[in-house]
Amino acid sequence: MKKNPTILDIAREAGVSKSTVSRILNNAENVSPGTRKRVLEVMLKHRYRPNFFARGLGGRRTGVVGVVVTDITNPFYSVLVRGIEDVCRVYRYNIYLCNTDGREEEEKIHIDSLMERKVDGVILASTMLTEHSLADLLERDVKLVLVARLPEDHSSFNFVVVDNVMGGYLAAKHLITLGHERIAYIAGPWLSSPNLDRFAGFRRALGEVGLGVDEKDIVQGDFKMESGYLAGMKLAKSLSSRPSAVFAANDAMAVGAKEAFSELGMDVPHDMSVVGFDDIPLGALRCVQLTTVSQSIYDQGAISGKTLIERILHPDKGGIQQIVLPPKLVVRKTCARVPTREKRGERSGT
Amino acid sequence: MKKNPTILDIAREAGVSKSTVSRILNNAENVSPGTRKRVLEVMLKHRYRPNFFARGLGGRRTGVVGVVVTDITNPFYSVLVRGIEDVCRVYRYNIYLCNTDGREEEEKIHIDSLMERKVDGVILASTMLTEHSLADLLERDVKLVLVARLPEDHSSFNFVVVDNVMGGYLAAKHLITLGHERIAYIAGPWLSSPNLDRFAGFRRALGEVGLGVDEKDIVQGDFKMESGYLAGMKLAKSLSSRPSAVFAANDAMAVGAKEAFSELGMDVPHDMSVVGFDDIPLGALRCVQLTTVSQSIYDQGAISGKTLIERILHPDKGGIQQIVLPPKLVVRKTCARVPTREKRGERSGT
DNA sequence: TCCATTTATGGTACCGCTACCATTATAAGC
DNA sequence: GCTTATAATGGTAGCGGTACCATAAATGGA
Repeated sequence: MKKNPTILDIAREAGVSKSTVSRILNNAENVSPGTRKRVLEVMLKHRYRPNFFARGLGGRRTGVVGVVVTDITNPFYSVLVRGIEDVCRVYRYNIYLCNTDGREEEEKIHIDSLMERKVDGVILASTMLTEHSLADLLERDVKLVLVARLPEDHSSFNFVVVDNVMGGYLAAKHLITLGHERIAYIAGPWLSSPNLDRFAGFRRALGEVGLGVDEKDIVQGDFKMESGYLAGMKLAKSLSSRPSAVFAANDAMAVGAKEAFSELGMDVPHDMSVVGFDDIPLGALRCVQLTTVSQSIYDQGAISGKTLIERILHPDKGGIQQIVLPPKLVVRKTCARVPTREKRGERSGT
Repeated sequence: MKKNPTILDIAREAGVSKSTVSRILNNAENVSPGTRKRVLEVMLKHRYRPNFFARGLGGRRTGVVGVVVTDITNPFYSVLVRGIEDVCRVYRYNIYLCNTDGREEEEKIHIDSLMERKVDGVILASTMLTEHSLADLLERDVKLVLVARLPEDHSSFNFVVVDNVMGGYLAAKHLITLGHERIAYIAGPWLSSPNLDRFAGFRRALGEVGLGVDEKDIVQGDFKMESGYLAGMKLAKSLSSRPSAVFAANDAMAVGAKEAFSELGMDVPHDMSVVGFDDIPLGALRCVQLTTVSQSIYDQGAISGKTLIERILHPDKGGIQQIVLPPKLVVRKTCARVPTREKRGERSGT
């Protein structure tokens, strides 16, 4: 028989009609066991696979979802995508991968392309879109799950995030417990909800013990390692008086900062404590040992994948799904008890 | 008009036939400029996008390629995929991403799924398949490009690889120049062509100066960091007499080994020199500074993507494309000149 | 036994697009 | 002016499935 048998070829060889074969493909009832067995055998014999496009043409599910991330090269997203892929596999779903580099324009182009390819749903990690653009998407009846970053008004979307406020709080609390009173913050872009929330939690913890954050101790970064390095340099070089600890809005920047400190001959943690956020694999490296706030990235991927596909498979079952995961403090070796007042005095005059 | 206009809707509104609209979609000639403009305007007005499935049903190109990697979480593959994705974007191609975890069975399942979805081509990174299974694929007229790892007989496939033999040679040469005479090798799986070739080059360089590799100095790993750590431990603990340098078949293992050495109080590079292979971002970290052999992973991705799509777009133009990229030694800070004979004598008795 | 109901199957009209052929309008050649 | 290319368009049959209706056979209750 020809290389790519069609449903008609199978039907003919099994001596039934296309309809019957179609029924078997879709495990409909009302097919006698004998017929089913016979047809199945013919299918197996010819390695028959129904044509994906012919199926999709009917306007039904395609078994494909789109995954839009900032940059797969970033370990945060690669772990996330891995989580998504793993659950997709069990549902026999495929994923289209798209990188945006954080550019809204790219994101829109990719989404258009995904729509054109009639994906059943889309997972948007760290979306740059406003709730307005997103709502637009929903109207074109694509299932949608947001991960890691939310638009301002996210009340009507499915999402999976960590409790960033809680995470920031945990980080600050840890440093406070170690006696730190002046803690710097290496920020991500202020448009980004994770940055905003982490800072809010951080500030709250400080506020609870009567501390505050001086504006001088907030250094702007962009979530990338290099910006953390630069921020670390800046912080370290304010020699007359500097903080004894720093909380970075993510691990990449925390590692960058730590490198800056080491390079300047400072000892982490004794001269400067560092806390990050994310718990990327790199932080666990024996030469890094970063104390950080873990947000189980893989789980977020897996959960968002599962949420999306369940929503696709059972569109009417259940309303909006909004999942907020608890963060967890992971204590490694970049934080130390603050030096006694005298010792600190010798060094920084604070 | 309805949410998803069809070619017929556009045709009607523009006062032409489906055929004419179809011609314009496929930029065929034989359409008068006036008509073309009018139809284009109607399309734009309704944000018309031709239905992907209806198009694919005709048995033509789908604009999708499959990318099969071992594990996207591994920085080698995420950089590779990024390279692929970037060129796909300019061709307006989408990619399906698949992870196999290096399991042949998974790889086959994924490939079947890709075939079913009628991808125009497939990029197989580090394939576990034999030339036999691969040839099978070619017969189903899928365009194929292999990256990073080749089956034994690869004469009939398109591929993009680095010159691994040359890379191994470069690494060894560097160590030899620094005076090392006993160099250990942390191996990847012996079924893997990169491992085999790197070892071959390594051995050749040693042979050229009359040196050899003792079997005791070859430690088995699996390309993952943990196995490198274990290997490093094993190497370091042969206290009576140990090599002065180690070449690891990839960076992940090199970093793992380095960590083991540091943990045991050895000083890298002065007690032990380490060279890796790949040049993953992690190696550039200030606290790692791994001397390694760079194989421009991103470029490999970009080149393999371009090769694949060009092959799809112009199937008859040109034969098999086999690209072997030159590796480059990247000297950072994990190698030192070998201690003088007396000093080494104190330590290891060699 | 007969009619109603259920169960198993066949027939066919789409889904939205492209390929190919048919048709017309226009230009060119003599 | 009439024939013959050439350009611009329309008409329609698939591509390989699914959905829905029709039919035939089997079952069952009165």
